[in-house]
Amino acid sequence: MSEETKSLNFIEHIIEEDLENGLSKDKLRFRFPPEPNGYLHIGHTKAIGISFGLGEKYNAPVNLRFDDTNPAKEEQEYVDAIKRDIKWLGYEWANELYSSDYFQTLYDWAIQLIKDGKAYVDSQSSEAIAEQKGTPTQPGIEGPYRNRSIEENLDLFERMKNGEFDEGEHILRAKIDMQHPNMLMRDPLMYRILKKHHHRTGNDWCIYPMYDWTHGESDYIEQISHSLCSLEFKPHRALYDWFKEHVYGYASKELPMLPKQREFARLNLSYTIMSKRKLLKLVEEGVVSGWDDPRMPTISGLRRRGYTPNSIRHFIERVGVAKRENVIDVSLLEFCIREDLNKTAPRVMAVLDPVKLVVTNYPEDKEEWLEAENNPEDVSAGSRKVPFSRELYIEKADFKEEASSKFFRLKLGSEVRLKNAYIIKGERVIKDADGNITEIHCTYSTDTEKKVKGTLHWVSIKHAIKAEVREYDRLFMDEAPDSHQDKDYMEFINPNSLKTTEAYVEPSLTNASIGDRFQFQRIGYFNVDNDATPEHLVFNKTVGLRDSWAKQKPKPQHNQNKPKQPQQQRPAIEVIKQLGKKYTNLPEAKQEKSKAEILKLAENVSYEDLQPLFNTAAKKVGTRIATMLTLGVLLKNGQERNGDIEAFISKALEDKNELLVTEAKAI
RNA sequence: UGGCCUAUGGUGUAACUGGCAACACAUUGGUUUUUGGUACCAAAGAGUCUAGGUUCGAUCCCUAGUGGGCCAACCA
Repeated sequence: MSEETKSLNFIEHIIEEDLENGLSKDKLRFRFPPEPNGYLHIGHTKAIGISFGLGEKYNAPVNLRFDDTNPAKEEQEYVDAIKRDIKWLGYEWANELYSSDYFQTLYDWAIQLIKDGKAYVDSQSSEAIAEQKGTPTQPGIEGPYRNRSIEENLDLFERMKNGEFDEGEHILRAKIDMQHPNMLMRDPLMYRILKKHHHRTGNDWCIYPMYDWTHGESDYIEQISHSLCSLEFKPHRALYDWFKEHVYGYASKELPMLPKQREFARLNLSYTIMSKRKLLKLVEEGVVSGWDDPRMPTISGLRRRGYTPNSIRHFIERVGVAKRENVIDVSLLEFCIREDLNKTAPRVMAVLDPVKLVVTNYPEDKEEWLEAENNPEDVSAGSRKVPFSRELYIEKADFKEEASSKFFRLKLGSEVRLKNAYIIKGERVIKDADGNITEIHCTYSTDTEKKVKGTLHWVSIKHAIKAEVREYDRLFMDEAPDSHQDKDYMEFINPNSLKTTEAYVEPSLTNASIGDRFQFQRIGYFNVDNDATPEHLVFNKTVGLRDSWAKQKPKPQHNQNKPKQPQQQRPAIEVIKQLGKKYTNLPEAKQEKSKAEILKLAENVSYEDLQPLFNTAAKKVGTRIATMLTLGVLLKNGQERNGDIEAFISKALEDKNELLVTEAKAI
């Protein structure tokens, strides 16, 4: 047992506490309950990671349950895709289950609820029902059918089930409290009539249970101990518990465990969106090529992009679990995939943006096959041979006729190493009529022991194979594209998120097959795309290498148009208080800055805002100074002196703190 | 008649339930290097939204305020 007690997240704390309070460890059971109405994305991975992770940690079963209660939206295709994605992530579920498996049980329990006077058939239009529900700030009112007799309810409900009514004619509602402050408790719907074909139950049913009536009861039937979901379901918990407790009365013997719902904050990733609906729009409008487009945050997209299951699982671990809204920086995801691929991806050489390099002192008909290490991080990966000849390609960006000493690459008159080969010296360039460089001439030396600053990758023109390379940039140019109330996320689409180039890669790649991952040395990690054929290789750029050289160059990229706009609009007085609190701890220069800021903010402060601060505790000098400064501005702007003000000032004048005294005197 | 959740460096998560705020990413230096990668070392960056209270002591407990989020689908 390791003494390294990793700190627990709040859910693990809850479980540990339950265990201490007598819950038997073998009663632990979790579930992941997707609705099969779309593809899984990186956001779901968090939920998957939490529940399946807990299963692994406590050696407890985790069910995969498809929440398939809305036949209008759900399809077998999605079921298959979801299973494939979860498997790919490397998780194993204990049971594959469907909410639709419980339709009969749910129906029987609903009848019991009706018999207990806890549910009734409502026959109004959905508009009328919505109307009566009230609003968050206004209580609802009871509808005319609320007190139907049990017999009538039973009869109607059975006829609903038998298909005697059309969609919308009747619904079944729980009878709770139309005045409840939580709107979900205002007689929520339990069943609606839906004459649709269900992907599993076919036409067996024409009434379908709603989420709230299904979900908790499914948890209960499966004897889930901890039902974990995202924060937006928090308000549902009261209802979850209400249903659960009633049903418990009907089945407590066979089903003794009452599940607990707990909620965590969902994952948000910068520069992307997580909503299934919005992702669907990207697919439908052709912004991307499909759900598995490598730019999509879907699991299938990430897989195609070259992400490994491991990297995604590590990412989820690092993201943590809590209850506050969060936006995770994509750089963390990128770190995770680099970390993984660095250890596992074979290195190869590929030139994406070529310029011809002629080694003038190398014989024209000569070729050599040089030894190249496959992975410096993994000696067991061995080595391969790469062909060298007189005419090569190197990257355009790796040559400049002249450059400062900070440029470690090839320039005229100085030396550089060709990876796995010789040291060369730039001699002269050949240009076309427009002044573009068409050839670089150099000479080589066989002394490879020499110390040179730079090392370049290259390919032999004669031996290189052509390949299509797809480079991706973020899909959106805004950090949080769907969080603007005034702008649609579609406005932030990056028009240059895909760049396709024709590249030259070393011949060892001839046999690369779909899904293989490589590091193109000095460039990044790439994998072979599904579109590749033996004749036509296609690579996706998974992620670039870290590039501390690129950072040195001025890069008019995304960072520029980042005016820190979401700067919170806190009231001036709040900001002043915060500045004040820290004031006395600051060095003088910062204090001046802080003071100037307070004085500026003070213009927007009213006397009513400021007055309560006169009572600030004596020991909170900083706040009193800030108050004093603000008061000064107010007085200057015509605020009349009164008893409170005078008292505050004279108390300050007697203070031990010189700063405070100074400011008080200034008034 | 509104209810509920939430607030810790740029980002995210911790702080063993009250004892000088830590870890990761990002940032900036440096060392090593046949990848301007990796690895390693170092630095900077929050005094925990505000006010009041309890306490010898508060990120943690209490009260109030402020900011942010969720809730009014016959969706899940």
